[in-house]
Amino acid sequence: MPVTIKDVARLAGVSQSSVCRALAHPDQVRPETRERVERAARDLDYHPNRAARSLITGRTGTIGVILPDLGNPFFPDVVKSIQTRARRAEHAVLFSDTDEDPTVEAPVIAAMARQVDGLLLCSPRAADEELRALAGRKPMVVLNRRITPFPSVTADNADGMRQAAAHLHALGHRRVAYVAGPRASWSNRDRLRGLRAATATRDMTLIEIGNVTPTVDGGAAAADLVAASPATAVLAYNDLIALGLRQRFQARGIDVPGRISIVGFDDILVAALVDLTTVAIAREQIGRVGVELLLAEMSNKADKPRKTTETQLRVRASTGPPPLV
Amino acid sequence: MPVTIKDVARLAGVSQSSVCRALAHPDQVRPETRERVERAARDLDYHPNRAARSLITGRTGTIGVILPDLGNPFFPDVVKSIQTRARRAEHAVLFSDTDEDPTVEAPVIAAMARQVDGLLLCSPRAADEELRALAGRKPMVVLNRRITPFPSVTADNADGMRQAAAHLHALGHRRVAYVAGPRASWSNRDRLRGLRAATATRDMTLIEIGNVTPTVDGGAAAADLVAASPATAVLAYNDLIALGLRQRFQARGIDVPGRISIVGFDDILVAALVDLTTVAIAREQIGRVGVELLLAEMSNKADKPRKTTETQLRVRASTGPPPLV
DNA sequence: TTGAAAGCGATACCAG
DNA sequence: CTGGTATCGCTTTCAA
Repeated sequence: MPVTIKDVARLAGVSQSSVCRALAHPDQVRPETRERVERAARDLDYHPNRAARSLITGRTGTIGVILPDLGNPFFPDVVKSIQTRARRAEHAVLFSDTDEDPTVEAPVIAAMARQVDGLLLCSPRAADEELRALAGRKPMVVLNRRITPFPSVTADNADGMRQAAAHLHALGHRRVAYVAGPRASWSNRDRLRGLRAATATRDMTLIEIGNVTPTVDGGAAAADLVAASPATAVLAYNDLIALGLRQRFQARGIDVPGRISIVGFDDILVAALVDLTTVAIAREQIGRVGVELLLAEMSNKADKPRKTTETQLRVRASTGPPPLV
Repeated sequence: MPVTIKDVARLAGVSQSSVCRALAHPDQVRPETRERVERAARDLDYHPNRAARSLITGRTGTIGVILPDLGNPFFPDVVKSIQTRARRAEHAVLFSDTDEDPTVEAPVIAAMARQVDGLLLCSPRAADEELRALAGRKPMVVLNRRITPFPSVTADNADGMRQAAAHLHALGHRRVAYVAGPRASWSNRDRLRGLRAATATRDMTLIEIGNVTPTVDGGAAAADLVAASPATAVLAYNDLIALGLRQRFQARGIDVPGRISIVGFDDILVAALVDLTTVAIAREQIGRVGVELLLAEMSNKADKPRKTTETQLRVRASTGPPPLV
């Protein structure tokens, strides 16, 4: 049987109330009392029962994270930084994966909302209305997507695409393809939008291919379409797709970057290993800032302006020989 | 204000007790009552308050996962399968990362133990005694390490190393190096033990190098030592180290696999992409089986034999040209 | 089969 | 500054 507040009270020779105060509001009790209580608590290795506390305070000390696929190397880094930041704020992290299935998202969010103080939605795939319908119950912050009325943390995708297009343009490319990721992905739409603008202002032709799943297989599946197009370079929604393209090109004996250049997005670990040109996203920053916005949401009861943060990107270019266009 | 059991009772025209029974033990109430309660609950969108329930039942419906580094691609797959299996059992998953720091493990475990029904320790780095001191409070299952008295799920590392050694032997290698991972890693010790046995019976010379961190940087740091040794092949504790070796060899112009062959361990996604020979581990299986053992631990109150499961491995060979030894 | 009532453990209000 | 006490929402005896 675990130690309860009563045990501490008895040992310290004070009332429950005083124990509670001494531990929660140390400045509201006489130093001597506080000392006695602290000693007793330490001696008994007392830890307040979280369920009992939650029952009355209505808070759990836990935040929830929901994301489409932990198997996508993009997400573990985000989750890791979320957990690190949350621990500093003395919050535990509940985690749930939706397997890229937009239909399970809302129920999963609703279920988790009942056992946390706040939610972090990473790249949610559900429809806008569905997510909005969930607003209000618990503080929520959305990562990698902008959707009112939620605070959000996103990457400046348009600028990333602008940099990527400029990079390819400088290398002489004038016809580029874009292999789109999940239709339900806001980032995908945002990147495409940015890329359209960037190519338009540079007199580059954009060939749009997809949508495919944001995986190596998805990329491999799109490779033949890309090869059959007049594009001399291809930008992928993310690195996994880029790697799939590369894999299939190699299998077909299509020279990369000789015949076609590839640019990925995210800068996951493996991108550097295989010397893939990619647009680097500050994943740790997204997670950390997300937690910070969420903590702010959770503390301020009064409605205050929803903050939205946008992180910066940069192209990390391959170190290999430039393509011969 | 959320809906409580009282609201349901009022609407259904029965007592709290009956609501509780109708929902928890449907067979203990008259069908008609049950129907009425269920309707009322549905109409009001009633969901029992978890804190209140926990307070009395002592259970939280949550399991905890603790691991050294989510940034190591090995772990996300394990966590994902844990979460998937846990959801089927209607359990939420709390997650915590220890950053490969053995000293924070025990406190983190102790803290998490207070808010979950059971714990899954993935590749814990803490000392045996430290972990044993934590036994008993809550059901715990250890993954990737064997340590009494905990049930555990491990991979058959010795057999994996036997296969790898046989593979290299068949290719003509007689002097092989092993780049060791974290000293605190049980898997590292187990693999080394297996490799020693496998090389000894084959008249192969084993050169032991390390320990290094299980990362690309760790591998890169060990590469020069390997190159300076008489080894014609090198086995790494894991794929990240193997990739670091490969990267550094390439930078130095050392031909792989011409001058030296590399074999990794884990078969993370990127291994296939860069055509690395590696020993494949069934990560999803480890996570899934781990949850199943834990659920068993959590349900059986009586002490029963601790189960230990060992998963099988297989070499996934590179598809490239064989090395010229 | 059902209802009344006693807690589970901590918090917070209200007197003293 | 301290102690008594109601309360949070649910589960579970115990009678009826």
